[in-house]
Amino acid sequence: MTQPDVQRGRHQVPPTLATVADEAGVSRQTVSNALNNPDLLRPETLERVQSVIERLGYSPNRAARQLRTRSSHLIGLRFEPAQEGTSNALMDRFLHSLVETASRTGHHVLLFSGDPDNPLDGYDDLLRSTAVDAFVVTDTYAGTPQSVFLEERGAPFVAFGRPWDEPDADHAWIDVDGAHGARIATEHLLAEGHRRIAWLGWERSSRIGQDRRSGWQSAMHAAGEDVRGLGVRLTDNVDAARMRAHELLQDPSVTGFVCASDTLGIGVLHACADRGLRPGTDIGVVGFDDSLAAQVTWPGLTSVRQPLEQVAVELVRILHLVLAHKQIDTKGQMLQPALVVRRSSQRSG
Amino acid sequence: MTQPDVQRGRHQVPPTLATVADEAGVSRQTVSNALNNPDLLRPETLERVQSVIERLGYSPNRAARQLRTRSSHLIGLRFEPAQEGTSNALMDRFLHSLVETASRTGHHVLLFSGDPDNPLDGYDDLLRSTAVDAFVVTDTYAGTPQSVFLEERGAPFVAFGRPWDEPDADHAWIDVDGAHGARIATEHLLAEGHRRIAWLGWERSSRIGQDRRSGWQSAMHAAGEDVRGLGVRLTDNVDAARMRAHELLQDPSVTGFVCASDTLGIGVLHACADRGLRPGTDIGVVGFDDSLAAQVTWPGLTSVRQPLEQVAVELVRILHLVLAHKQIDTKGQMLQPALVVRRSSQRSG
DNA sequence: CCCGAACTCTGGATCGTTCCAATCCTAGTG
DNA sequence: CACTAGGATTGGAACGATCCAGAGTTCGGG
Repeated sequence: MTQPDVQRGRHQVPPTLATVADEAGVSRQTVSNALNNPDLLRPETLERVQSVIERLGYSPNRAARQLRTRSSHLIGLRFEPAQEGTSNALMDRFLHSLVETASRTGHHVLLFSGDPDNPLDGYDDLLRSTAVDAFVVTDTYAGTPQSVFLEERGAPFVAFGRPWDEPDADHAWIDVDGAHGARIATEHLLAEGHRRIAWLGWERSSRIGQDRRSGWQSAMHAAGEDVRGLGVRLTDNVDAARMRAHELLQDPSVTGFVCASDTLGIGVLHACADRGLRPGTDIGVVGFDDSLAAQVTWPGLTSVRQPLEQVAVELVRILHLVLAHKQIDTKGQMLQPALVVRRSSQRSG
Repeated sequence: MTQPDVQRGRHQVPPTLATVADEAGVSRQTVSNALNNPDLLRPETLERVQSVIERLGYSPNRAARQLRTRSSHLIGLRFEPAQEGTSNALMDRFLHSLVETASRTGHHVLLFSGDPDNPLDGYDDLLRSTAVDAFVVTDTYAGTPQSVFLEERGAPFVAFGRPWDEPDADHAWIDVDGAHGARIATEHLLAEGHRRIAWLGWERSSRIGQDRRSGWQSAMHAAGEDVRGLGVRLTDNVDAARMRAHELLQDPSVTGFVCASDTLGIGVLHACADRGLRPGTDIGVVGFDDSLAAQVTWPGLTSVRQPLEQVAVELVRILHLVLAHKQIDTKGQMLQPALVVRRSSQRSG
């Protein structure tokens, strides 16, 4: 590994294809082939060209390549602000996996922002200026106007999140099975001996919230438990959860809580502390998303963890199929979350 | 606001400058001027061209523009994985501010990744392929090989983080005054009546950790307090912090803790809980970075919050100066963090 | 009425790459 | 030995924008 023989200093001109061609005594096209179709060259020629490329430290100019091939190798992602006080660890972990995975095939992630009141803002511009090859659409929590828009425009994209309201949507998507997550959480508490297990979730308008809630409900039904009065809807806020947990805990038969978020789960832990109840031993609590907060809160909050790394890998895989106009094996794909068990739900701590 | 008159459907060809020129009955150059130097056109012509642009839904092809002007309007950022269990909320908040700020001047953020063992990985490639206009370098916690490398290459960049080990570095940087943060945290606890205030920080090799520690130290000295035996170095881990807090709390005169991170602060809260000490009332605790965990942990962890929005704004401002080869007003710029007071440090709760 | 300056607008060249069609070379065949 | 098939290589054109130099138009002043 020797350093490329580039000139040090300000404003150096990077070598071009023509430079390399001259230096190697071949035509521009041959250099291009050395990079894109190496098997077209005679082995000796290939090696000669490659050594010049190495020596000059040549990388093809992305703009020129993009102009000619109409492919930027960029994946657009609209980056929404994580609300303060909600678990943003999710996006962080997902984003890194995406960047990492995409880079393995020479793609980069382009972040853009848009007017929070207009979920379509930003997409159109990038599309018309052919700045990105494709989009990853992530914030499908409240309907999916972006997906509808992009589908209509014929733009390549994959959604992280199922098309809740458009059962006949025709685009590719990946999602995590929130109902399954809540189900295994509930089953875990049942296995720990809890019977009357409450649900703390979001308002009815949240599709993700409804999905998760259904998992709790089905697990309870399967166990022959009545859920009446046990399912509660509130905003994603520690103190709200704490209050509601207090109300529920007035009934001493209630000993388990499955929550739609870690924030809510932590609220329940606070209520336990207020009442001198020991989490794990007296009361079982499970949160959702496995945020930093779940990991550091005393005594450790059991939580449902989304397989974001896997989501990223699948997204990129599907994206390549879409870009190659290949048949997609399955329009939608559901991945399963896993339970990370901590002391808030273990009787035998 | 009417919808642009574009054809709906798959694989539509976006209009080009030439299309617009034909349609408006002017030359390509005139259309180009309408976009980039509108004041060169006669008002009527300008309006005519603009209406055609509007009607066709034209946006200049980024690749072509980038090729000609040698400017991609992309800012490169190497996106490091947040270690699991450490406060990654920081990056999330910062990144969003950066994307938002950059977009105001038509710039986008390009994320890339690289071999974790090689801090330079990824930069060179983007530089040689002229894929980005400039870089934002963020992870300057352990020396700044990237800055040295980029400076040597004459690449435009701004660092978030001061050049710890190179006092004569010549690049622009923005940083947050960690010493000041620790100082106001310590002063706050002193004002609450605490005298013997401990420091929980990282190992000596962490420059950021050392900087923050110095703020604690100077505030203590200014108050005439002896810090011997009160400054502790450990890894960024809840349980480690809890153990060390227990050791320190064996001395009943120790009633305050300033920590280099929220994770450590939460460890101290756990130790308090173990000993039946009431945070705020009996023991004052302050963390660092104002993560989600600080916000939701009982009883609310006072924390030092970095002005990341402001950091982003300044970074982008300086970046524009650098790109325009303008004189930079100040090589480095230090921003002040603020204390977010919660119940873990308030006696009058 | 002519001239030049200022204002508008135009057409060709160019950025660095890949596409395309043609040419050169080599070896195998009749 | 001519002829051809196929592999290896080449030069010109094109992608869609901006740069540059020059041409056409308008207008005021001598």
